[in-house]
Amino acid sequence: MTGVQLRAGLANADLIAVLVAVTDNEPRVMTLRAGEALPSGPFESQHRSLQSGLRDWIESQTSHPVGYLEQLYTFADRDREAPSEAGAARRISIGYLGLVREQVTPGTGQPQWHGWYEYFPWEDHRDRRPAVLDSIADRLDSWAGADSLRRERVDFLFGQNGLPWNEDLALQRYELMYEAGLAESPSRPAIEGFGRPMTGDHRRILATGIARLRAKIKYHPVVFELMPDSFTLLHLQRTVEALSGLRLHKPNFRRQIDQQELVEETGEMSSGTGGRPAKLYRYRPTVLQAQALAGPRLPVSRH
Amino acid sequence: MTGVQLRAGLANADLIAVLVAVTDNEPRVMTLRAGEALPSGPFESQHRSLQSGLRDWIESQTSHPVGYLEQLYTFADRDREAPSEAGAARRISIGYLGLVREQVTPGTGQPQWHGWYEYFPWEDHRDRRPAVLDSIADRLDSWAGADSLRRERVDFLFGQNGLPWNEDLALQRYELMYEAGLAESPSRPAIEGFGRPMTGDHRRILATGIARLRAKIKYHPVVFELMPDSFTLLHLQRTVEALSGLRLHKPNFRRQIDQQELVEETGEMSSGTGGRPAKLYRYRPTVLQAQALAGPRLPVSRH
DNA sequence: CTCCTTATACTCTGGATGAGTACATCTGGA
DNA sequence: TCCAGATGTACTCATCCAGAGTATAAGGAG
Repeated sequence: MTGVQLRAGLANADLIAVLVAVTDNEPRVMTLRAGEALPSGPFESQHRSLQSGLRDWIESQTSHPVGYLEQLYTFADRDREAPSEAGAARRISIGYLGLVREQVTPGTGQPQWHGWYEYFPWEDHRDRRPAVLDSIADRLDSWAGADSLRRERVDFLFGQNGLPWNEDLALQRYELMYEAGLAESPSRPAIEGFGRPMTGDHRRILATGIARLRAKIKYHPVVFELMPDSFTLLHLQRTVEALSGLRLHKPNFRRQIDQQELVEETGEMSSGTGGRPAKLYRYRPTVLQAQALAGPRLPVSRH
Repeated sequence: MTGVQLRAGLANADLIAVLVAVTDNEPRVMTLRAGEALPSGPFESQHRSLQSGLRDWIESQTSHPVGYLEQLYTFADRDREAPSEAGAARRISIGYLGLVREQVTPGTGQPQWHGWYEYFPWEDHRDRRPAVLDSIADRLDSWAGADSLRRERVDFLFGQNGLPWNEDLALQRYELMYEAGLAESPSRPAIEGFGRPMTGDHRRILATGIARLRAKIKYHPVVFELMPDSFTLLHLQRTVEALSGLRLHKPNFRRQIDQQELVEETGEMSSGTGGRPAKLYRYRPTVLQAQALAGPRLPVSRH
């Protein structure tokens, strides 16, 4: 790094966005090329920060303001694309995760929204344990063979052998599947039934976004960036469930929302889709809440 | 992003590392140029991934294996450096956080280790609330003026007005200070007493690393990457305290470590620096532990 | 009017956490 | 020799919160 060990290189960099919205209780991601690619492109050089440039661009595309935008990861591995001629520059992509408010599913506009469970069908545990998990487990089983380390990893990541399912491990699950040859790669075609493939490493980038968002909603009130101005508590719950791929315990969910004082009643009632009309709520943002909600997990000595 | 809205640009990219070790209960970071800069340099283009290239480089520099290495953030804002001539390429730096085992403080070798609280003296709350906080609070107070939003932010970030101190907010604190003109910038000199300055935005990058590490040790057993092979529980506690800048409650700290079954006795005892000799422990890594230790905070409905 | 669905308010229980106390075992100096 | 000081280690106790379950209210459809 002192200029001796590392050789200088000029890198080609671009931005790549995982844009998420939740419509009809389904988490969706913005795609191009018939769902094959995430939106991406080279730098916008006018803006001061990448973030603000990206924000502008998204707003022009979706006609909704971006509620939340965060940097995900910078992808720069050598084997991201199909092998190119020697001497080609390493391709760098700076990935961003963005949240936009609920959208009416557009007709045939260029940017299309696809349900993210099309790409990761094994991640949706809302109704039941997905059936795909059995065939995945089969394949991973033979991949692991007698290697106990591999078996342990599989059991842990996919909730086998009595271990619990952990929704946050979406990225690590995908990476394991990739390693085991169950996902498309420059040298491998996609396998039927194991989720819709994408170009290059876009599916990995999407998995990164999903995992990040699933982890995030536990500490930060970012879900509200996906909600309309007013909503019922069940609607909010369904949105969280959509993202996490899990079912939640209704009374406890309400209690939590209540305790955290994140929302307030608008005074109006929902027109009611089935049963008793529900109160409508709105988000009550605070400077404090915007940042930290996680309880301290260190045994801190107060005083 | 479709090539229309965004203009192509060729970016100059390099790596920048926040390398942390804890020696003598003091968290230290590797620096160059007499503590003025973090180690950084252009890409190593031989390796498959950035990570592995960086890992090799660090090991050659510190002669210790890197226990843990994670991507921090990609810094690409326009005003990172002193204003350069128009048309200059935007500078991209991919920041990494790395942990290396305890080091004997080297003599006058090129890479020097500096205690990170030299740069952020207000972050060390182990002995007492640092005195600098008062002068910082003064300055921020006049910066906030009558703006209640600003006041709220200051109170929240710096634990004023009865609000608790939150050690995880190190980055946000620095950013607020920067915004308020209390930290060096291309157009501003450093202020005496408010921490040792660094080149460019290196101090911000260091703050990013500190914040990330402080958050991380709560969920992941990464502290052990900073420990020698065998250690006493108090030594472990002191290390966590050094990183978090807080004092912990001894009995509860031990209980936690115990319950999580992260360590096992070596059978040996410490030679004892003061009182009764302590049992020595070693880290007991497991595939499972390596990843998730956080309790689920969503009200998940089991079954 | 009855059933079904959704909304909303409780209760109960166990475990984790914050906090404090008691006692053991070493070193070093009066 | 014995005490003071420091550290190590094992408890107890109270509180809070999260998981789980139950009960009741209020709408619509037939």
